[in-house]
Amino acid sequence: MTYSEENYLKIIYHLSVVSKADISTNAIAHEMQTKASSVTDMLKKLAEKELVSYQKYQGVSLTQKGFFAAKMIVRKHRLWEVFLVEKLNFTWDEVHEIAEELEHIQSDKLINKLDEFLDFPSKDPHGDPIPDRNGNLPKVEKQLLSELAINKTGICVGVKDSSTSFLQYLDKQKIALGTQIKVIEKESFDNSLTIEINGNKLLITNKIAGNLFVKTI
Amino acid sequence: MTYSEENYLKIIYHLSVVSKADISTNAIAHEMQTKASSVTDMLKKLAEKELVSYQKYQGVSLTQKGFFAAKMIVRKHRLWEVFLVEKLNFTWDEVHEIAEELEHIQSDKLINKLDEFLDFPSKDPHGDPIPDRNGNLPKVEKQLLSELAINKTGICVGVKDSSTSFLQYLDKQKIALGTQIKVIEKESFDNSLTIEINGNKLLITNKIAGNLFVKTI
DNA sequence: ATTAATTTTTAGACAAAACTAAAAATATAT
DNA sequence: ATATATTTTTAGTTTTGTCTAAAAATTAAT
Ligand SMILES: [Mn+2]
Ligand SMILES: [Mn+2]
Ligand SMILES: [Mn+2]
Ligand SMILES: [Mn+2]
Repeated sequence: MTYSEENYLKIIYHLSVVSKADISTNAIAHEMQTKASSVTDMLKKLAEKELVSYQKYQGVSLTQKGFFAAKMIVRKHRLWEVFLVEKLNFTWDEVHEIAEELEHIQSDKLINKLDEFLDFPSKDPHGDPIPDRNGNLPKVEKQLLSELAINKTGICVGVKDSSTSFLQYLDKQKIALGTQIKVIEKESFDNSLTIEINGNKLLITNKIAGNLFVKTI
Repeated sequence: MTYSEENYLKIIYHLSVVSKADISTNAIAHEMQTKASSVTDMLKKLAEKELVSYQKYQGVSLTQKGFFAAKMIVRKHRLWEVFLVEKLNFTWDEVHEIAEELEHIQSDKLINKLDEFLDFPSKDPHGDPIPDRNGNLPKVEKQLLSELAINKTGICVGVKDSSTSFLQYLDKQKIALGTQIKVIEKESFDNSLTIEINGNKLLITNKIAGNLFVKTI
């Protein structure tokens, strides 16, 4: 598989995790930051290789084969992210771009030895689950902070958006994986929340709360 | 720079280390396992980018810029090889292929952090010197075992050929970096040698001796 | 000094992956 | 139900890196 095919496959996978229905050409084009016509070309190729099932105008879904291949790419991406943070002391906002390259390194032996070297981690630095060598994903129970009721407390377990800017915002506000967050107040006009972290109150927008995953305790 | 450009540059570098004179199109084609016409195309592109100086029919040499770029690729290749052997417990015959891919990962920060993580190694698992971040190469003093005089003893410090088959031959004969080798006899008819390792005598061909680097003590 | 052999370059073609512009299909709105 | 808007596909280019076949330059041999 080429780098490009792998990138498409991974994006179709990520879109599938959320959407349930078949994935549209435009949705893929948007994620790939490319043109719809380029996507159509690639979908034909992936269908030819039986990695996706595709019918003109009807969108695509991953085949069993494509689903497994996609999970192996995600596995590589997330294991490399763990390596970069745990062993090389990168911060969580620096690793995504580098992992985008490293995820394409071929050797299965390499990734399995890396997994062992890292002590078989179950989550990456952003709280996302790491598929094991057979493609099994640990089930992570979580909900968006924006959906947490008033007076409930959650532990931060992941981020939906892992862009540098969002992660750096969280750093600035001293929010990290494991941080306890209590919802104090919700402003119905703009859906902003007042939360409490380590005894300090903080106002956050709905956009922020909609990108933070928490687990209730 | 593309992967392909980097591969060409690295090969021109390796050929330059041995040959002194300008590098021929055919020599590059042979190393790249490609056609001379493809090499010509690429040389034009590298010349355009001022990475090599090239004149039709006269071969190429690296510019200062190309020389530095090549050394950075070699640096990455060798550091990744050290990582694979030291941290992931690969054997020295397994790492070259994987490093061929890893050497193209872009981030400077990554490679410098990797260097630090590995404790700034000066040699890779095959005894080859690792350029530092400024491109300085530790000078390794060494000679071929085939050039060692009778009754002299040398310590194995490197291999000229780092193919899997040669490295596995050395494993089988219990020859590793650091092994002491004494030349007992040279057969003038076929240039084969009788050597002594850990008290055991061993007959090796001239081809073997011509691919093993030793340092006299 | 010619001729022959070898090396290198050019010319033209091809596959992969992208693009633009236009056509076709589907979805939405009146 | 028809018109409009949106999405998706096709058709035709472009760029990168490769190839084959043929021409040109260089080197070696008589
Ligand atoms: Mn990532
Ligand atoms: Mn991640
Ligand atoms: Mn190597
Ligand atoms: Mn090496």
